[in-house]
Amino acid sequence: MSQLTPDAGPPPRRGRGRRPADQVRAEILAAAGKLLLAEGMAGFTIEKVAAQAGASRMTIYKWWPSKGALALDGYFTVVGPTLAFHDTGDVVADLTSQLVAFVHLMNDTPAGRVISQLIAQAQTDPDLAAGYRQRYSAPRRALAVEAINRAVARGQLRADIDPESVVDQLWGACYHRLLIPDQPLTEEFARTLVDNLMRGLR
Amino acid sequence: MSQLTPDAGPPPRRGRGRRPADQVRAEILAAAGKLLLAEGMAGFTIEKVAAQAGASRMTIYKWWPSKGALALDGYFTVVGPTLAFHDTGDVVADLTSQLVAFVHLMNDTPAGRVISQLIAQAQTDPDLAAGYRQRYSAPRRALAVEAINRAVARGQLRADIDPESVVDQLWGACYHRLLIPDQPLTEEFARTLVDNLMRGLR
DNA sequence: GGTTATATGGACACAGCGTACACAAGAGCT
DNA sequence: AGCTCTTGTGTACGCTGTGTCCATATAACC
Repeated sequence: MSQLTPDAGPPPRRGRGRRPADQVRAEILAAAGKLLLAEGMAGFTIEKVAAQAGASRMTIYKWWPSKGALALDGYFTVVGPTLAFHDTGDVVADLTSQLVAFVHLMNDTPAGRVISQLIAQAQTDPDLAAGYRQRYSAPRRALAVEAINRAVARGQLRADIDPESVVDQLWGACYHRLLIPDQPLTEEFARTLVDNLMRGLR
Repeated sequence: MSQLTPDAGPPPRRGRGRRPADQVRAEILAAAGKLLLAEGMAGFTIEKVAAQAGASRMTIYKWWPSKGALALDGYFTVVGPTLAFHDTGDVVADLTSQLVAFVHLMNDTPAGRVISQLIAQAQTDPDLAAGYRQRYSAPRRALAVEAINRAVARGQLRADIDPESVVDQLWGACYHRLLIPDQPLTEEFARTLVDNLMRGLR
C-alpha cells in the first residue's frame, strides 16, 4: 500500500474492528494523494478515497474537517514540499532557473493540474485557502523574497524595489497562464519575464 | 426570502403552459446574474435559478449545456462587457489608470468574487473555460496588447518586447493576488507593477 | 380556425455529503 | 492477565443537487 505503483492493489478488506490508527491514516493519505494525481479534484470524493484506502468514510470525517484539507494533506504526502532556492550569487540566473523549474513542474507533471484545481477549490473553501497559503504559497514566496533581498544587499538590484511585487510579476504571471490559458506557459516565457523586469521596457 | 433586491419584482408564478420564449430566457438570465452576485458560485445552483426565475429546471437544461455556461451568460447580462481602453498618448498613464480601475473593480464590487469563482469553476469545466477565454479574457488581453503596440509604434517602449508577456506581468500579477491572497491587492501595488516594468529593477 | 412548438409541474433514479448508532478490536494501564 | 478506553467499522438515515423522463397546457405560427 505504501507503493505508488500503478496497479496499486486495493488494500485487502478487513473485518470490522479497529486497525492501528497510524496505519489507517497513512493509507488514507496515500489513497488521497494517488486519487488526486489520477483524477484531479473533479473525481476526488471522500467516498472514493475511503474505498481506495479500504477505510470507512466515518474515519475520514473524524480526522479531516473538509474535503479540501484532505486533498491538501494527500497532495503533500505524495509530492512533498520540494522547496530549496539555489543561491549562486547571480540573481538573474537564480530567478530564471527557479522559474523555469516551476514552469516544467506545471507543464510536465500532474502537479500543474492538481495545483490549479487546489487553487480553484480554495476559492470556495476557506479552510483549504488558509492551508494552501500557510503550507505552500507563503513559504515559497518567502524564499523568493529572500533571494531578491540578498540580491539587493549585493547591489545587484535597486534598494527601493518592493520584492513582493516582483514575486507576483514572475510567479504570478506564470500562474495567470496556468489558470487562464489564453497564451502558452513556456520556458521562453519564463525567461522573458525575468528579462522584462531586469532591463525595463524602455 | 425569495430575493434580496427590491427592484426586479419576483416573477409572478405562472400557470402551466407555454410562456414567450424570450421573456422566460430573459428572466432566467436576470435571475442567474443576480444569484451569482448575491451568493457567488458556491450557492449558484440550477434549482435556485429556476426557482427565482419562476421557471422550471427543464427549460434551463434545454437551453444551457452546463452550469458554467449559464453562469457566464448570467454574469454578462448583469455586468456587461465594460471594456474600453482610453488612449491619451502616454502608455504609463494609460496602463496605470486601466490597472487601477481593474483593482478597484476586483476590490470594491462583487465582480471580484464572481470572477475568481468563475475562474475556479473553469478549472474543471471545459465549456466554461472556453467561454470565459473567448468572451472575457481574450478581448481584454487584446485591448491591452493593442495599447502596448501603439506605445511601441510611438517609440515609448522598446520595439523588441513581447506585449503578451507584459500583460501577464501586469494583470496576471493582480489575478495572482486576487486568487491567492498572500498579499493585498491595492492601488499602490498596481502602480508599483507598472513602475517595476518601466524602470527595470536595476 | 388548426397545428406545432415549447414551458410547465411532477416524478424518477442517482451521486455525494454529513450524521447517527451500535459493535468490535487494538492500545494502554493496573 | 484482565480491564477499560479509544477508535475504526458497517450500516442506515436525511439532505441537496443533478440529469432525465413524462403528460399537459398554452403561446406562436400557418
